[in-house]
Amino acid sequence: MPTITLPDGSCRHYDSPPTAAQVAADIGPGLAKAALGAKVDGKLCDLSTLLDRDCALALVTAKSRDGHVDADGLSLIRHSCAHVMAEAIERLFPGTALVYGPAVDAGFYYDMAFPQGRPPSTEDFAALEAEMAKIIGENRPFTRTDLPFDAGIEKLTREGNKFKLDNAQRAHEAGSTTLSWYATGAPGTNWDDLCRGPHIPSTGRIGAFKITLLASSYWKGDETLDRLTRVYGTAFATKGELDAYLAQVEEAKKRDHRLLGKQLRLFHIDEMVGQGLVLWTPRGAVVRQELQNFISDALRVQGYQQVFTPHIGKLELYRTSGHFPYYKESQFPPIIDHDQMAKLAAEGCSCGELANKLSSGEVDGYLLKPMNCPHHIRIFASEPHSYRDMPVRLAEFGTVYRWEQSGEIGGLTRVRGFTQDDAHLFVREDQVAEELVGCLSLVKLIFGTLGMNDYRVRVGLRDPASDKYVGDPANWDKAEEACRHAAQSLGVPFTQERGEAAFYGPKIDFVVRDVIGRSWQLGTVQVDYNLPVRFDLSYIGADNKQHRPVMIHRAPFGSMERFVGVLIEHFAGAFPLWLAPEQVRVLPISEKSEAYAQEVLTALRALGIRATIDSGNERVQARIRDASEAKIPYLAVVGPRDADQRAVSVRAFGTDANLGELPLDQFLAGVSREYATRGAESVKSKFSA
RNA sequence: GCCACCGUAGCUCAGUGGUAGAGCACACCCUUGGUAAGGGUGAGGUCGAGGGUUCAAUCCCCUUCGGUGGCUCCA
Repeated sequence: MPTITLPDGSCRHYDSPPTAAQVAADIGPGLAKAALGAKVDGKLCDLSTLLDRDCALALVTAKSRDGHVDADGLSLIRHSCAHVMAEAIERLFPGTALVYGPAVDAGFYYDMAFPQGRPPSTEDFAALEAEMAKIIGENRPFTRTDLPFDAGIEKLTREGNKFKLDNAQRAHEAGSTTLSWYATGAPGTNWDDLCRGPHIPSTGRIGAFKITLLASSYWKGDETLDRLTRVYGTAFATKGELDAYLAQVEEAKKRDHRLLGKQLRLFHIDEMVGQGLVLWTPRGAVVRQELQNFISDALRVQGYQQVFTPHIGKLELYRTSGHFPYYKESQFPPIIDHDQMAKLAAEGCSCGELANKLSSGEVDGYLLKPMNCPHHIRIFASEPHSYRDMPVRLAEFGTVYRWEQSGEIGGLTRVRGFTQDDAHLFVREDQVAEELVGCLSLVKLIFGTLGMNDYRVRVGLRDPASDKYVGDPANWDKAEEACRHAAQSLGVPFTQERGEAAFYGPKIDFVVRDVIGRSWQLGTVQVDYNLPVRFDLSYIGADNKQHRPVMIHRAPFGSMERFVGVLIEHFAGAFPLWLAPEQVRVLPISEKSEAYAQEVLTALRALGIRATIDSGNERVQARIRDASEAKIPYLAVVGPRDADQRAVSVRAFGTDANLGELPLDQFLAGVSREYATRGAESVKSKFSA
């Protein structure tokens, strides 16, 4: 006699166990029609699930009651669509071995192997989609069959798919005693797939879908195992939602920093210079410089000291820090001096021998620095420190080089040479908590000023199972606790992730997404009890004894390259005045106003405004269009009328028409003020008054 | 690093086994125009690089460099 409790708190009593679908039908025909699945005591399952005991039931539809897309409903549709796609592919590509096909954030994918023939190509998408449309048109029910484990294994062995067999074994190890299949249609007759489910009631409930891209993957994500073909697709409850999604993807592509970087001439990556090595062109350099000035101002307030260090250092430095042994393969190879090179050549030393000699320390060389900390540590160690001087905060826009895998490099977000807005704080143990908070406040200042609210905070902890971490576990525990505590004090939600720590200490990362949905770590704050030990750092305490400082590594932007890349996308290339490479463009109506326009230009430049003049041959409309495409914040249009009144006609980026005329003095003061306040006060406000 | 796709003018892209085209940008001329493209003329390419097949390769094949997407990695 199950009692079913619904989300509104009401209860329904049944004499015999109903299915979730029956309960839906009892509530109303509309719900029965709309239901895609059910949540029983919070667990997502099929609509056909028998409710044989008291439970809480929520019916899942494509749209939740507030009219928004329901994440569970969407995920059911997508996972089901993955099955439909797999069936279509198996039909058109016999011999396909299916592996794993889940729903993901933006849709779904199916991993598969093609041991006997060619895998599908993008040219097959249309045919596959047509096949899928057929299956959906037939509106076949998703039917679940459970087999005892042994019988299931027998079926899989017959089918000869080692991947599915492995999936089944792992399900068994995870505790399931049965294996389930979902057929699209009648079991035994129609196509089926080993699958845990759940699924939507029938294929016809997939409102709209599209195969989006072809990629590859590794079995179980392990590069030593089989290489699989991954077909991505997406699905929605309605065609309208699919179209809106596709339009949004197209729109997002226009914000891509690689595209905008080219269009707006912000940076250049030259194959002759090297993969992943960024050339900052004059316009991009302005953006970077403004950001550096911004953070430098904040650092002075917080008592940081600026230092400069070279781009290379001796290998021994990095042996001591641990960078060279632990991360050898992700650094540029060492540099050897002439004398050593000549000596090794005379000895007939092979490359393999050289690598060994470099590792062992028998031969020393130089390394392009992978991190700034060892240099800063040597600055700290270069003089004695009293507990009264602590904390010592050394800051540098330090450029580092890392050998990123070639397939990962792209744009500004993943590069081989980048500049961190780095600093290292040497603090007393009792100062750790307060200094961490200070570091986090810098990150908050940056994100706040730039209006970047869409970030997540991740506390990266060590993975106890891994051997890549150095140092005393007790210190790790202390450091991890300090990070958790600091993250809590930030007052925003954060996640704790094992295995995300740096090799020398735990960290707090700020992660944002780019326009194609990839996540990037920007700002980072890391606690480190280890490097002070490795470098035997000390300060003199009040007790006149030597004490070990704790280090905090922090880079609120992360890297200037990656940050600017993300920032370009954040603003869609339309930087606020203080960051804009070109802040004001003066636009004389005709040659008659040229003299006055020059006067305006001179006045702007005298105030330190990055202003230009466009006295080109084109008509005003064309030149306004050019300025608009260059995303210049303000356009000062001047004609005879303005000259007479010593005014300018102001047009702001993003507004459809001109704001109107403003006396030149007011415009100059307004632009100056907007620049100085980094946008807190704007020229536009002069018009609304 | 792995898999797939791509590489033609500064940019965006057509195109062909018989050594190339458009639009924008650029230069010059005409136009002096009040808020998102005025008109004309011209210049600009070893068709990413190297090798092979062929009477002939930008096109077909191989190698290599670079780009894009995904996987793996990311101190």
